[in-house]
Amino acid sequence: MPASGRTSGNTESVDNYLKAILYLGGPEESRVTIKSLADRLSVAPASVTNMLQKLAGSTSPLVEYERHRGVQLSSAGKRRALEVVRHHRLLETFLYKILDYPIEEVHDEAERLEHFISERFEERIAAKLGHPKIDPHGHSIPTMDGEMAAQETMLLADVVQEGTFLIDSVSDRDAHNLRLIEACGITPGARLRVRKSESPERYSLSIGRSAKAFALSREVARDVRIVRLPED
Amino acid sequence: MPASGRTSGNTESVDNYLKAILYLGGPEESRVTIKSLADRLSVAPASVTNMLQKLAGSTSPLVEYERHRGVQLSSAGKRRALEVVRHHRLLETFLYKILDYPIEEVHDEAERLEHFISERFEERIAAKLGHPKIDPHGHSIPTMDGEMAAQETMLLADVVQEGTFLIDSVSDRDAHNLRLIEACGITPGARLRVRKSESPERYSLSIGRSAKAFALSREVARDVRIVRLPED
DNA sequence: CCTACAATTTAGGTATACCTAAATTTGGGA
DNA sequence: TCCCAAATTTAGGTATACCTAAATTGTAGG
Repeated sequence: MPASGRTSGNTESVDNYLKAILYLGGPEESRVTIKSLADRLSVAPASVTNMLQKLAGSTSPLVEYERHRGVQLSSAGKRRALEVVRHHRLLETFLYKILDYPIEEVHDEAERLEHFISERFEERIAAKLGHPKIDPHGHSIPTMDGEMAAQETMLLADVVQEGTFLIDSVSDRDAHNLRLIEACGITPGARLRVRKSESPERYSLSIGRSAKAFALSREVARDVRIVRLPED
Repeated sequence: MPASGRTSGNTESVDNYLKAILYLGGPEESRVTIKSLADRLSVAPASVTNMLQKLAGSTSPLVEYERHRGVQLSSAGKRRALEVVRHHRLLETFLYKILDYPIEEVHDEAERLEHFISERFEERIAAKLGHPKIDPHGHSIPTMDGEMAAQETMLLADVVQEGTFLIDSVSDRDAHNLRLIEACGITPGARLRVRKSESPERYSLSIGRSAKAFALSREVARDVRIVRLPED
């Protein structure tokens, strides 16, 4: 009867573990340590062990787990994790485009609602938005059947040479940083020239044709992903 | 930091108790028995007692409760209950009008999401909808400051005399009944003539100018609220 | 008035998802 | 190779929100 957004047995907490394993495993889907999960989820390592034992020990387990050797998502776990990510990114796009949210507020709202929306809700907002492929931060939205486009990108913070870059995406994890980033005009799809680094902690850069230079702290520059463009 | 939809200490479960007390207390806000709450919430009476003791025993309690004498909402409890009802009805309106949900599906989705949307979400969908006063079922939407228009209505099931009525609202609690009701063209604002009752269990009626007659079971007729119109 | 039954409360138990503190295991460097 | 420190696991405890079964209360009818 309850056409809930959650698949049977998936609580909000389980969803968050799955998302964290997906993220920390990276594109190579490597094994994830208990400690890294504990850090990311702001939870004690012992709690992580407990949860993973539970998740691995059920019929059709969501994770593959061996003592002292870390975890990986099972295919069922990966499917659910990608579904939640799809919910999150569709919600962000929806809040931004349809409900005119300020960009830095979409993440927290989406983070809460992603666990509770139904398949129908997901389908309807996707349709309303014209089945978008990327969210307002530039992150790609997994398809309904769990495919997610991966792109080769680098952190702005890791740039060592001057050059021109395409802004791929910005992190939504810190609303404060995001506000700074957007205030500079750094937004996915924009072009950006990096000038000489004045110090290891600061970057000078200019957006589009405007010659304005901005300084970003290294911490903020870690929240921007870019792709190098060939020089004209 | 978490700009959650829930006020401090209000879990989903607490919200549901408050809504149930608001509903069962009726417009007179009379005391509600443990048993009626247990029935409405599909929970054991002992669980209700426990919860009410907790709710009554906190600083700035959400309910007023005395052993063996039932419960009432405190003013803080009433405020939160009305906020949740406002969320519910705005969400229903939004799902129906903006996301084109089938009418019988809006209730379950709204019931889940009402606990989790933020003030901002509430405000944005209200604005998008032009600050509606009633939801798609004909129920009035409480204002931001907790006022709710009450109307004198009766159940279609309680009609004993033939006559013409204005359809005030339909219950959203049973999706199956709602489907039947909407299929007959019974929708808030429509006019309806009740013909003679053929049996205690059935009603013949016609909608608008069309002379079509429908039979509704008593159970379904209990889900329709009407107002008697003066005869022409 | 007093008893029977319905309503309510108490007592004790379950599952989830956290926690801390105290073992234990593991792997890398001297 | 051995040993230490970091990572992990075990053990035991918290809070929420349910449950059942058994005791108690209260009231309405005879």
